[in-house]
Amino acid sequence: MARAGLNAERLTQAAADLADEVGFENVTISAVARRFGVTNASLYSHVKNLQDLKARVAAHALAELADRAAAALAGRAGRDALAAFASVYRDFAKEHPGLYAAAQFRLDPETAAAGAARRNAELTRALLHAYTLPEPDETDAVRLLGSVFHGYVSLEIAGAFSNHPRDIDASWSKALDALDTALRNWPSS
Amino acid sequence: MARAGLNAERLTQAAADLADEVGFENVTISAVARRFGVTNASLYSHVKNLQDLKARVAAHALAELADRAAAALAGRAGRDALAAFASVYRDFAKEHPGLYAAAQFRLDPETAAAGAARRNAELTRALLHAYTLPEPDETDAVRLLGSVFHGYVSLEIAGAFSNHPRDIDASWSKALDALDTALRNWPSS
DNA sequence: GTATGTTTCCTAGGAGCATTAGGCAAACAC
DNA sequence: GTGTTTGCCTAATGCTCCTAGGAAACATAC
Repeated sequence: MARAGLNAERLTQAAADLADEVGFENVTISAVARRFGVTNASLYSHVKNLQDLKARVAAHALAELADRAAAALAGRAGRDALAAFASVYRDFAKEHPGLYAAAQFRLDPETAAAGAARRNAELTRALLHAYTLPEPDETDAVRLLGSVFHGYVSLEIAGAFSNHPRDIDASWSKALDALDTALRNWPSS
Repeated sequence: MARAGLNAERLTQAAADLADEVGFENVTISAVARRFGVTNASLYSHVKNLQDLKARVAAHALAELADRAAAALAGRAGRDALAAFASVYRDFAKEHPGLYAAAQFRLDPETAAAGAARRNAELTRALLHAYTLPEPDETDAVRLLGSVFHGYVSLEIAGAFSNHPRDIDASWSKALDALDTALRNWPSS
């Protein structure tokens, strides 16, 4: 019988595609195996288990997100950089809803600290340099920005904004203006 | 054989307790049946299926959240009301992590619009009246506040803030100050 | 108090999921 | 061409949800 040519990367890629099609929570060993025309058991030569496969998808998503964010930030500062950075998150979530959900997958703390999650936090810090906040205020601002981006996108995807006619893009733009205002008039301790 | 005295409310309550103990995603028909010492099949006389049971837990969580928010808002305004409202969300999430996760459960649009999800949005509107924003800015602010509260709490629970020594409560307080600043200096269209 | 009807819970069974153990054959190294 | 490694298989276990149909407990009518 000809071999299917499986390996961890191909499985991760297939799982990532599947996540965007049917949702990250519906990524299963069975579904991925089906996609390659092999039995479930075959996957266990390449990934440890379902948890491991999902963690690989999560890492992939975080890396992609950080790459895009880094590219978007190049040559921009202030409100301009804020808008570009924010767009990366929101556009990524709309383009790849399954991968975005994967990025929220709980990784073990060391992995998260070492990997792309840290890169994302550092990019947010870089974005904030134009506002010249002293520590610990910069850290507070990093957390605020992360909260707004993640919160807005999550609620939008969950349909929480759909019961009102107000344009969602317009609210988003306004939220960025408000954030810019808050950062420029940052309350002192 | 003596009957166990099951009904939809008792099942929902047990499922809610279970959610806080093992996580909302681990709420299963089997686990709830086990808790009552009955077989899985017995539950189907009272709830349609697992989806239905989880939706009931979600509705319960949203109602509880709205009740607490309404109580917290009574007799307060401005930054004071903002802090009280925000505390309700964050404290609820810490006290009942499973229920908080349940509140994010995707309900069908009509149910969400009619029920407690709408009440929560209206309470946010009430909170904002002290800042006297014209429409559509008030709607934009409602969305921004919801994003910050939900985003911050989600990221905190996910451990996203744990790789830095900065006190998480202090950052939270600062975020509320920043929000208050943004609302008082709301960017005009 | 007995008969009738309804509700509650049961047994039994099908189908999908993750995972492990052990086997055979294809691909590779020499 | 032989031997070893690796990739994929069959088979099995145990968990999940859910349905069909039956029996026991309860409620009501007479």
